Amino acid sequence: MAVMKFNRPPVANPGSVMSPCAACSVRDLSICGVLDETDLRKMAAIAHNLRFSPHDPIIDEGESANFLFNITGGTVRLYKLLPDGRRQVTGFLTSGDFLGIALNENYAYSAEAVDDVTVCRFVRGKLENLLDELPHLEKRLLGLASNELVQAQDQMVLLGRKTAKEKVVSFLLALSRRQEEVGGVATPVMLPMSRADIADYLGLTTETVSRTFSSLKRSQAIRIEEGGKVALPDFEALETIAEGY
Amino acid sequence: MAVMKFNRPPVANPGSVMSPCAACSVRDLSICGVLDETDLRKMAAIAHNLRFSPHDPIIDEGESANFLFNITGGTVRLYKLLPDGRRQVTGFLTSGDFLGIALNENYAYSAEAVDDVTVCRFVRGKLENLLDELPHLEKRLLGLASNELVQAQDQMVLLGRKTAKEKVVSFLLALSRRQEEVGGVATPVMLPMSRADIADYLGLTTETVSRTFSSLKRSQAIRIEEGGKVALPDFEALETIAEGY
DNA sequence: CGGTGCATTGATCAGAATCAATGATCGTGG
DNA sequence: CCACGATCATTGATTCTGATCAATGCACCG
Repeated sequence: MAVMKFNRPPVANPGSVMSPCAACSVRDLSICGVLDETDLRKMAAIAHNLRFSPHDPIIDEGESANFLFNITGGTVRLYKLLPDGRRQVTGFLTSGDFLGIALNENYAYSAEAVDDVTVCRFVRGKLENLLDELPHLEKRLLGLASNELVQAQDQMVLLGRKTAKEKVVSFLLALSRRQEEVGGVATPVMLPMSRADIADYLGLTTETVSRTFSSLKRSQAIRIEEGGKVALPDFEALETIAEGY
Repeated sequence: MAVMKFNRPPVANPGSVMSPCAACSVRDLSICGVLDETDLRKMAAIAHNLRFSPHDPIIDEGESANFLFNITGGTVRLYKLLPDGRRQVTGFLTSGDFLGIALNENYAYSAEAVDDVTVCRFVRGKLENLLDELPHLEKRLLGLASNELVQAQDQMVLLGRKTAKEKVVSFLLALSRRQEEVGGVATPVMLPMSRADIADYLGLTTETVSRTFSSLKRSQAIRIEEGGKVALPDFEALETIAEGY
């Protein structure tokens, strides 16, 4: 699995001075994809590998934003809370995603491990210095930010204007696309997060998410497989539902 | 007003070779704020000033993203449509805002003039070339993107988890803050956009927005002044409503 | 003065939330 | 190894917020 590959030392070349990142399985997905061996070593020099267990906090909204992260394995949930406890999950990050673009002086949201998570952690100031040295990297970051903004727009459409059914189907399709992007299959889709996480991501309640899954099963738009994986038998049909034709 | 100042030639120094941007009243608000006179001239060389009338399209979702814009006056609405016509307004841009960070090859959303709008338009390729030359500018853009992402997160909380009342009050407070940022007063707040625009921004209907305004008036949380401006008599109280304590 | 577009208000409806119970899954310890 | 408890998911009954349908009001402009 990705995590193991990432942590594996470069055994094929034991005496070499290769950067540990050279063996990183998610490198091409991550911001590191644009770096050559020289730059990778600079990056590696300021990176620390960490693991988190399910439900561990990774960053806390409002705290001084001292660290940035590259997710190398597992799933992370980002969320914000209202004072009375209402929660909005603003996104899920997986292998290759970068955590920490959206920040000012302090973190704008909290992040927790959904399952077993591995990350590369960077001290903010050090990464910023490196950015000055590596314009490639800065461009890549800008591109990432741009992509995230596009995704954020889509999520606004979902939250503001879609029905429960459209929301759930859109979510499943997005997961499927992401799974393909990181080199996996389009179906079945893995759901490492709970119904409550999904609900808080889609602006629904757990009950409504559950009912919607059941209804989609009944109409055979989806099938539940062992391990809670969700099979998507007809992408065309699902796209139609998701966009509300 | 901002628009006039912006279009005014540098009369104080008629024979000078100053960049027209030097007289731009929104320069410090915009991405140009980080540029010195030399760089400003380079920027000016690739900029075109344009005006748009209410309801004019500025960009269309899906079209090739050939231009980027700096808003120098007026208000712009950004939105996405679902196939059946449901609309989500994803943001309003005003003086100093930059239009075009969130794009891939094509525009991710449409933009229209709400009232009379003036912009600086850049050909994308030319601006990108300039970015390579001016690392300041690229950093600034990254900072902007970062801010926009933070705002997008807030909007997700609003859309996914706030009540109609909380949404409307949050919106009024955000407008008030923005008005202050660009050098105006915190109250009263101007509302150049229609109830339908507000509704589509907040994930509500015009009727609900209207009713919510009425209810806020009745409880004296807001006051309507001539010209449709909205006075906010007690920020503390409104903040409390907006965050749902 | 009349018409057009936008805002407000009212009556009713519906989709999702809430309240409540039951069922499934999993880890733990007897 | 099974039983128990805990956590999470599902399903059902009911409520409620905001949507929809419908009418009226208001302001601006020709």
